Amino acid sequence: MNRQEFMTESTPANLHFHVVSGGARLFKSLPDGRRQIIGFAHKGDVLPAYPCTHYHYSAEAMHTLRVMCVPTPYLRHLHETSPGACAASLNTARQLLVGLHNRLLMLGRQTARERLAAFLIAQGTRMGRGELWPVDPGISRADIADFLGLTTETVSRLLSAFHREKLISRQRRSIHILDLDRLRAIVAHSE
Amino acid sequence: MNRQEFMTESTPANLHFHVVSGGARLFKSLPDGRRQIIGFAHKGDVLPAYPCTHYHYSAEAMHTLRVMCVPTPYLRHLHETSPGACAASLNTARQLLVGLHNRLLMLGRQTARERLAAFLIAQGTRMGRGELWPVDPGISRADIADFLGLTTETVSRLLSAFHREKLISRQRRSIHILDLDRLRAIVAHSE
DNA sequence: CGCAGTCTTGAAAGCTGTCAATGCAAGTGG
DNA sequence: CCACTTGCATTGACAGCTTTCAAGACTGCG
Repeated sequence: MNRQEFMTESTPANLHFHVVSGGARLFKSLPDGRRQIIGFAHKGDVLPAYPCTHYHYSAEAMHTLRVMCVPTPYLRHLHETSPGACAASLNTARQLLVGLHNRLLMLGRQTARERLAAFLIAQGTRMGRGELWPVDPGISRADIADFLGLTTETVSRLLSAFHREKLISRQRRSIHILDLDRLRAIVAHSE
Repeated sequence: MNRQEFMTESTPANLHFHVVSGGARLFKSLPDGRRQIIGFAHKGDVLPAYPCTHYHYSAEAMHTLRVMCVPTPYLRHLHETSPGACAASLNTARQLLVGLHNRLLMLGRQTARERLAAFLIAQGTRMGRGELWPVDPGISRADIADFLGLTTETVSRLLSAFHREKLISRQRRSIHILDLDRLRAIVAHSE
């Protein structure tokens, strides 16, 4: 079920999806094929919702993926009757807003080098205190590029540069952070 | 009160703001001064909210501005007790999400020409059926640039190009759309 | 082993940014 | 009323970052 698109832009939004296991890419595309990845969804995530009758982005499975479908009317009913459920949804929506604001700054004002460093940090430190995780090998260069608004070539070149500078190590497709502090410095004041 | 910053990034978020009249710029900045405008807030808007204890962006008055301040705890209480109020907030949050998704695509994948055309269309057709409005003269070239992730020089050059191509007219600082269809074509498939 | 897809690397082109000068309009003070 | 200042906007020349185009290299797999 790799690469299977289960949710398409400008299609009637009858269902909400909860990710039960696996991962999904959320993206928007331009008519000529240029693609921007909005975000990734992992186990436990609810795909960010849409106020209107149509989806506003597409989603496809990354490798394996199991989702739970919730009819939109049911969710709406739940929100209108249970303040707790609605408040919870509002909270996740707000967290998404904060993340998107940061990405706006990143895409609009940071260099390729800064963006990639920020991405590696985000991937490497996700849901861990000081733990350093490798970047999910299911995420291809093309995914990174489409997430950061770059080309795969630029991503590849920068990864090679980071490797030369001993900031990261690469084995197979997975990337490990070697020097978190220096990566942080790159993001902060464009080393 | 022009340019007065009434809300600052990483400051304790004790108050929510409703815009009563006038306009505000919402933005984030990098330590070296690079700035990205998140959006503009006009009469009736509520400044997009923050799930944590700190604001995640700054806001400043554009010309004149009157805001109504609502204590955060009060709003939280309201949301927890009134499903209607919470659902309304959730709905505006979702509309913001859709807008931000589109801007992600714009900043990550569209050219300067396409971004400016999209901006002019958005400004020129806001809250009107077929009505064409001039771009708010209170929005400077620097604002447009910081909104689109460009420089003022690029914005200026492109506006001149659009003017030469008879897509827009300029008088003082306000811009009028002359050929909406052709602008739309620029956005859609990169003319 | 060979194929297909992905990743890496190089050279060149292009778009946008940087630096710098000029123009333009409004406001200030003599 | 007229220099003079100040803040934007416009324009040009040039540099630089990223993309584009193209060729190999690597990996997984039948």
